[in-house]
Amino acid sequence: MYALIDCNNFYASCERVFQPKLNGKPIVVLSNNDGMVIAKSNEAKALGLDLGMPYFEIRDMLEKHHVHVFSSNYTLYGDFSRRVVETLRELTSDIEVYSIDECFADLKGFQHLDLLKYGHTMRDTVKQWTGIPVSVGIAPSKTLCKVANKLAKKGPGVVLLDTPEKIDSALRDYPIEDIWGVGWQRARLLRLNGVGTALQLRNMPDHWIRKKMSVTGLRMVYELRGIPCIPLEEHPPAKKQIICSRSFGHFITELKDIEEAMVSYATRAAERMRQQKLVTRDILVWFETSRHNGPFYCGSRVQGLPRMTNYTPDILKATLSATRKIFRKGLRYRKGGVMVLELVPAMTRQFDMLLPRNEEKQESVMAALDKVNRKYGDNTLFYAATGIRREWKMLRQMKSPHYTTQWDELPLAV
DNA sequence: TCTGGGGTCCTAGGACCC
DNA sequence: TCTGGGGTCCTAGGACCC
Repeated sequence: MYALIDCNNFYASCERVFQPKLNGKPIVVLSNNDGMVIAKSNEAKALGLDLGMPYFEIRDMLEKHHVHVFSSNYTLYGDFSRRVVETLRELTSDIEVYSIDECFADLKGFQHLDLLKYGHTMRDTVKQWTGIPVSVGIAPSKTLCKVANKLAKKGPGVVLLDTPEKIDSALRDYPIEDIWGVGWQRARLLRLNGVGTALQLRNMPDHWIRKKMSVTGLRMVYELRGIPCIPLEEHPPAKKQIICSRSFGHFITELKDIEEAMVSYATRAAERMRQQKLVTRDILVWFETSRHNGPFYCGSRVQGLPRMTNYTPDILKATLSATRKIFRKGLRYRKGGVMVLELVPAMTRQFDMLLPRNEEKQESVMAALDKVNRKYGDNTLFYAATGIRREWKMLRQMKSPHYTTQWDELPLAV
């Protein structure tokens, strides 16, 4: 059995912890630059407020109903998130931190307990220690935990789905739109095929699901049947890409202003790369005009770096070069960002370089590669220097005249 | 030059999540 | 005037090789 512990109206709850007078009052939290609503309290929801509403459209209405408005404060939310996780770790050891306001827990060591009661213990302890209200859903798979949690939020606070009867009754009236893994496209597809509830979806034939919704859809349906297919990830895998992007808050028309913005994003991306001990060979730079008025332009470019690096000056040089290539004079830009891709561990080591047409050197490098390959087995990875971005298993045939090889120093898990 | 099958790698784009 | 900021995974199709 698994549990999903999800904070209620997380950002709004964080703001309320230090201002108890806001209990029972409507609250909204705004995005960066106060662009739009990204969180709301139940009272705000009752007023018809929803995520994604642009601030400028609802400002009068917020004032009229005395809604308390906050600009987002991610430092505060991150801090509360850590406290909630620490509290949960006191209660159970197998925890996956799924997002800033959600944790999954594996309850396999707790089968002898009254799980409903245990769920209430988690809920009460988190509330008492951190001030944040949470809901708990307990079920045989993560997807069913999501269902249980949603039901818990409607009142009981904790919902346990531990028998086929309880699961069936939970799924019977559960709209497909609310299932974890069903977005609006799949919802539309399912509705068009007469599938409206989670129970109907669960009973669809495998081949139909596989054909229409790919293996991810099939996994989801198995999970609804109580067969866990999405494992608990206690140790999050290394990031594959890092994005730093923002709305500018106003229109930018000059190249030098765009360059300034891109340089600051790239600097931050490089910092995060170093924190996570990763290096990159590629960065993607893009910026775009408004989608809401006039023709839409989005310029983007993948810029290769001469070597694997997380060194800020290298990154900035490439960023500026890409920026100049995609900049178009006369447009008004509203948003942009920098993404680093193809991240690999920084301990990946430069091995050697094959020189063009130097057969002797090639042979000696290949011999060394073979040696490494034998040492780490089939899972040893190496990276080609030019043109080819992907990792692949080391093969003797890779005798290209120009490349640099690198590999992960640690043996990889099979 | 044409025929064809099988395989790998890469890219773009779609779909989803919070 | 003003509309978030992160991420992941999967598939189809093209290029290329034997």
